[in-house]
Amino acid sequence: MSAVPSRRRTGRDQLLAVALRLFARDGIQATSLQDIADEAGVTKAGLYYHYKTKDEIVLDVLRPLLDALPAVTRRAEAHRTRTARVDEVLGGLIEIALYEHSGFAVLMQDPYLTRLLGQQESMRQWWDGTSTLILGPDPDPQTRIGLAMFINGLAGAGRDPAMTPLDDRSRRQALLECGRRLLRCD
Amino acid sequence: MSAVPSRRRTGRDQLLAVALRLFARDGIQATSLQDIADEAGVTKAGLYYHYKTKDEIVLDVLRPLLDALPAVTRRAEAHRTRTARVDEVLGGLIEIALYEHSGFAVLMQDPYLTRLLGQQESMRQWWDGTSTLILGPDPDPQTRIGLAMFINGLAGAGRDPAMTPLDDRSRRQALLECGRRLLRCD
DNA sequence: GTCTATATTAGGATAGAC
DNA sequence: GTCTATCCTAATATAGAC
Repeated sequence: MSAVPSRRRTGRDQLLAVALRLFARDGIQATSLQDIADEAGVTKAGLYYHYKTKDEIVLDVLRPLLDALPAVTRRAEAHRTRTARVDEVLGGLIEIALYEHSGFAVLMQDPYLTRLLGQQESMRQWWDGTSTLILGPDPDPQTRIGLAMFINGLAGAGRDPAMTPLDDRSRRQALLECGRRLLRCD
Repeated sequence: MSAVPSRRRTGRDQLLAVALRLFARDGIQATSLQDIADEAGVTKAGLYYHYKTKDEIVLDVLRPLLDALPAVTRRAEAHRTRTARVDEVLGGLIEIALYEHSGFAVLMQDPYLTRLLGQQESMRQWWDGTSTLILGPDPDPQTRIGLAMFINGLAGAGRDPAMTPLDDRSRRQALLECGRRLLRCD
């Protein structure tokens, strides 16, 4: 294991943080390499030392998210009861939506990314598997739609003004309650 | 009242239909005037006879939506009981999400539009008023977040595969049920 | 690892013919 | 009302110096 001295925000790490902020604020397509370079205090050419293309930056920015989602599902698969699996998935998704909410919103909603990932179908497959895991093989439409509303609403609800007065624990609790109501697990 | 002979898809109407489809599929920013012109079978310059700028096209595409949302709120204001107002708002939003779901998704989620409208704050004001109308002046956080999840989830749920097997009436019913659960009106 | 300078392409927008 | 031709700008990307 190599040493990680002082965890300085340098090189790629800093670029990724800047890029994510701009992607979340303006959308990926509207964020130019110039914008990222300016904000990071380097030149456009400087970016190309680290990344060959813009898409490479985009995918690297969202790498933590793209890894975290399947991890949630794997943890849920370990449970034996449906209730436990549902709680694991809802809790895991909420955790991600709250703590990486910029990335989660980009991942769920940005049209640029939808196209980029759509080519590899990985997201859709993950979601199919996860849905089946918590809904069962032949779910009733109402519950399926409730789940769709939850996952789609999570990104938006996570950054809603209604969240501001709440502390972390209350936020998790409120979102979990939404999920349970939609899935009729209350 | 002028005659509307044969309702031909011509001129602006056809351009708007094409533009909306591309905006919904690829995002506004990723849709160039060239793309719209190609798909509509005209040249880029042809677009400029009808519209001076791209933003003008964008706003005209979404005009029906931007008019429909305040109309829902006005109808809801006419009711005296909270329950009736909630049903009017939920029903109205669902109607829009189902029958203009491309436009609704663009309106709710496209970063380009968020910026364009953000400058005039009109959407935020409409939503503030509508929230207050159905939640009351001092709502509890859980219900506020439930409403946020509903409005944000509606766009995504409206085009989810889970909708496919259902007819129109069942779709409306399922989405209404989601809203009622989130707002605890069941 | 970051810079200056530049190639190349695409996008928004305009002028003026038909 | 639509076309051809063109302008200008900005965006992705590369070459090569420091």
